[in-house]
Amino acid sequence: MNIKWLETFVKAAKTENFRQASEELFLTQPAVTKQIKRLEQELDIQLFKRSGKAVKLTPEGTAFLKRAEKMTSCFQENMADFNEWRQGYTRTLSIACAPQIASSFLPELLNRFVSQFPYIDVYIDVAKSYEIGEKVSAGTADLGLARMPSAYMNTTSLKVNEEPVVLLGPLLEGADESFFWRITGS
Amino acid sequence: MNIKWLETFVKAAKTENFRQASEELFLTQPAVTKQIKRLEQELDIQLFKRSGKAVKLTPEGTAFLKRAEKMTSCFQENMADFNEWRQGYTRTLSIACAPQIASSFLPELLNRFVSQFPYIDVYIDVAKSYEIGEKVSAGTADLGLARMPSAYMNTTSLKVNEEPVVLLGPLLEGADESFFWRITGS
DNA sequence: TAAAAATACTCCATAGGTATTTTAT
DNA sequence: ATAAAATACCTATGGAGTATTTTTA
Repeated sequence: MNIKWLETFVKAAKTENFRQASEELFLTQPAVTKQIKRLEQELDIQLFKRSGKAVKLTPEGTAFLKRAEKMTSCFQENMADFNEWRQGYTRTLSIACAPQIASSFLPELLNRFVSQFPYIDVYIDVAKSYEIGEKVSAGTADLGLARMPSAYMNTTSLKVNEEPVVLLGPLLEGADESFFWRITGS
Repeated sequence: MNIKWLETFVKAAKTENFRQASEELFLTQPAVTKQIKRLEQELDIQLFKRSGKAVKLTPEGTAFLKRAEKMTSCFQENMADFNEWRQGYTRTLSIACAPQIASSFLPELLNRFVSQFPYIDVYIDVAKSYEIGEKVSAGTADLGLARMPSAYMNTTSLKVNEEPVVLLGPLLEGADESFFWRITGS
């Protein structure tokens, strides 16, 4: 049983005119005739009374029309509902990201994100640090990743990572953290 | 869009096993595979995640399952409802009829009836006059046609016709109704 | 005679099957 | 090695089209 048969039947039943129905359904008249026939043989019932030129709903056809309308509208509603859900679901997330972060912290973050939300497309916009806050503020980016909080009032900043900074120097015996404090003088 | 695709999808989604679904649907496994594929391409969405041997609903598939269940059950309910209506609608009417009536009054009555109710099958049971009331009383016949009211308490009698009775005699000049009254003496 | 439905036919897509291959357990 | 899904291939049917015929208002 094909949904299209039911839709064709509903249209044909309401107009009681196959040619007109065919036009409204963007089909040819023989196509409508055949769909109705198939429906009739699948239901093993006569839906229309044919008298050569004219076509008229039988009592069974009238009774079936009620149900067919319910079925088609149920189908259409659920499909529309699903498509709506789908639009909200598969969306994209755009992240404005400073170059340093894009090449250090971001890859691992992205990795975790896509494995947790595999159906969200992520777009990365590598931008200059001072543009990040601007883009988020303007809505050009959904999120930003920078090394400093945003100055824009309509944005929120949150510390998500802290990176170690290491001192590199020549090989010295006995060098430890206290040595660092001594040489930096703080 | 075919209803069967949806029914197949629902079954496959619930089992997450195409082979098992195919058995429960009295189909082969490749048939299930193809129906799902058709559905996927018509929806332009991936309903199952295939990993060689196993098959698993995607989040979209899960979301669609809810709607597909509504659609299939809506369809099945309406079809069942229609079939129920149909059984009650196309029923038979049995008439127990006395022989004289069957050959005089009945044909014209029947003619009018079938043109007004073309979807009711009428069965005629030609019976002896004294059996008519009995049959209606017993429920063997829905209606009876006889020349006299029924004596049964659980039946109702109604005069539906009156037939003229004509006097036949040799050709006489000036014979009219007054002549009838004179010769019968009443 | 005009208008609508039905029919004949052709073409390609589809639905289902069987047999086989691929893949992950 | 097994079991499940996918694929290849084949056949019959379906569905849509164009062209034509039938029918009745």
